[in-house]
Amino acid sequence: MESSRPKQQRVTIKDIAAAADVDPSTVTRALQGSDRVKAATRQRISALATQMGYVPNMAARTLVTQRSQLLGLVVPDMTNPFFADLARGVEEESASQRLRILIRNTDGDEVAEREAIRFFLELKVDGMLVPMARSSDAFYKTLSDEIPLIHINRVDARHHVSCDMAYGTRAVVDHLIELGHRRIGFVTGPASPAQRPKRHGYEAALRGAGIAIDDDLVLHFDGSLACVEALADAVLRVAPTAVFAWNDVCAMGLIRALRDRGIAVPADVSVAGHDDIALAACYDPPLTTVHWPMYELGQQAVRYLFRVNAGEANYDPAIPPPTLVVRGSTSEPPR
Amino acid sequence: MESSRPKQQRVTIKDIAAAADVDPSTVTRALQGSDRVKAATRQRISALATQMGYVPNMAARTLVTQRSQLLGLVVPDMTNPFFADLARGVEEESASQRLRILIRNTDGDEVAEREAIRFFLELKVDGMLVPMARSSDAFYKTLSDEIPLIHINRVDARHHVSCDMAYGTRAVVDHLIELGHRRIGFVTGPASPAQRPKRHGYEAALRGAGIAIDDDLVLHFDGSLACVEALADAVLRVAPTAVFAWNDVCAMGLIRALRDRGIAVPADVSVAGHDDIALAACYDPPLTTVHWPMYELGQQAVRYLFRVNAGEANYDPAIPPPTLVVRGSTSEPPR
DNA sequence: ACAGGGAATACAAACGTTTGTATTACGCGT
DNA sequence: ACGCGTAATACAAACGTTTGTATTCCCTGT
Repeated sequence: MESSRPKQQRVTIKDIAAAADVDPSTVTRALQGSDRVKAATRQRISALATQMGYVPNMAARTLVTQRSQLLGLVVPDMTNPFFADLARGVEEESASQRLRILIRNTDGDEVAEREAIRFFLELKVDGMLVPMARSSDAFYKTLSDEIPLIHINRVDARHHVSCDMAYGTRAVVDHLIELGHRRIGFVTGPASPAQRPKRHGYEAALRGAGIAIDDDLVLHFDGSLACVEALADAVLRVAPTAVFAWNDVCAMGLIRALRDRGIAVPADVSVAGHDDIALAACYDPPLTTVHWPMYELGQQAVRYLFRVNAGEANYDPAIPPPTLVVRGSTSEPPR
Repeated sequence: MESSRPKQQRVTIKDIAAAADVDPSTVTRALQGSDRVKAATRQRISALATQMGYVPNMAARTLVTQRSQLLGLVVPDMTNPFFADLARGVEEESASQRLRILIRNTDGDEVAEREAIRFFLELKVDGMLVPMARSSDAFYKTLSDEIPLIHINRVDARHHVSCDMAYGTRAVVDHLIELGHRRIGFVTGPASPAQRPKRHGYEAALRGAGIAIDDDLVLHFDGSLACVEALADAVLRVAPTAVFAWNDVCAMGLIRALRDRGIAVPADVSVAGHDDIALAACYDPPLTTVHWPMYELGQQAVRYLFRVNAGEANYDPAIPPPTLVVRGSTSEPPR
């Protein structure tokens, strides 16, 4: 009668040492390829290790080396492909340094963000990457005394890697203005310090074209698709000829909700998105949006982290600016 | 001149012990609320702990307790909201057990899947959840001797939680048949043991309606959106009146690619998806798809894991079947 | 034959917790 | 005053690695 409970005891370095009739320290050195152990012994030991199914115990290693070989990445929204690109950049860049990354989702919640960070702290990660952080400056200020922490797109932080958000936003709004729009709605996302530059870009574009800023045209999106109904109603009420949505998902939802209300996009209202997720090109109409260099941001953030860990005080990575992608969801305003 | 390098040394239990003038063991017990330490001392110590900013060292704890309080979740595709639902179910169910979950992405790659599992093994997770596993039975057989491992939707595995995939697939194809379709295409995804039941459901539905199975109608999707162009060409060539796509993202891409080729959905060809992601309802046309009880699957998988850990041999969780969601992307065939 | 010098390996301490056992201190009954 | 019981705390070992230092062994040159 076999128990369904797996056995607890795993093979340790000591077991290998016993089997090879050497000291545990020799086993470690052999396994890490140190030339302090004879080539023959090294081979014998690694053969034994794989044969016995040895799996190193990270807990023990972390405890003694004081390094976990782990990198923590705090992601606001896992489902957003936007962050998947970031993660890929991070992953590929850190793979070369034999680092493994840990991803934690916050769903845009500040409490979850802090919990994620505490979790990483307990796990003794070697560094953390926090894109679009929600929490206060003060919180992060004390934190970065304790652990290398790189912000992504949070320009006021001590260490950060950012691309020029305002630039991307401005490019979209300029594009809309160029098409002839004057009443341009702006949909903000969940409150976060990261959204400020976005709004600045919007306002700068309007100012640049001599258009007065009308607070009624600033709408809100809470991050959930259910919210698009209210958003569509708001658009009906305020009647802009174009809307710059918080992100692509928001834009798609909004377009659908508008269509349900008999408003065609872009014929009646132009809608632009943000992020350029893969599906944006597949939508009907294909979304005009802003493409962000997320992969590069992830990559550079990891490089920055290494610089900080190496004791370099400053590192100013070159990040390409976001680019405007014009597709079918924007056109000249109806007259 | 301040160094930008954070200090390494963190406050440990010993520091607190020194500050409180007690033994380290008393500190641990105080912190875990043991009544072996006087209430007054307990308070004094926890006050000191928060004041000194104590963060427990998981590595040390894991080492001695032999439990990491970690749960590993291996996800084939992070960007698929389908798995986000799963993760949420897992997360909420395990939160009650003071367990934290670790999510690792494989991008549907078998090598990445094994690497993810090895990573979890090194981290000494208390259990693993593997939805739609790619790797061989043999691999998992040996693995489940070493660690509690629950499969999700892999019915041949030792421990698994699954919902009836064939049922969902069959429901869609039955729906198409009912609409009058006879030439129904089927798009398979990346090779995986998990896709077998899906195909069975497709074939069962055809057989049930007395329609011959035509292998030409079975198309392939490799998981990337770039692939939809080839897919659309294949559809043009084979000329089915309806297509059951691998998942919603695939369906959306296919619909767009068909539209580019002058084929209207559903007027010329009906397209059904799979997964019912949030955007499916926002697409134009809104997608007919299959909704899976992913949240429940996640929940039940965690419960199952606890049963296994408690030594129970068998647990047969009740999972609601997938449900057909009829929207606008399917209609009667053109005549 | 013997010192000297590497090469190869063994020894031992340490990392920060947890936990079983031992010790101390104190109040109580007699 | 003395032992006893118990509440509170201290002691010490252990978890699996890593790493600086010590030891052994063998080879070489004289």
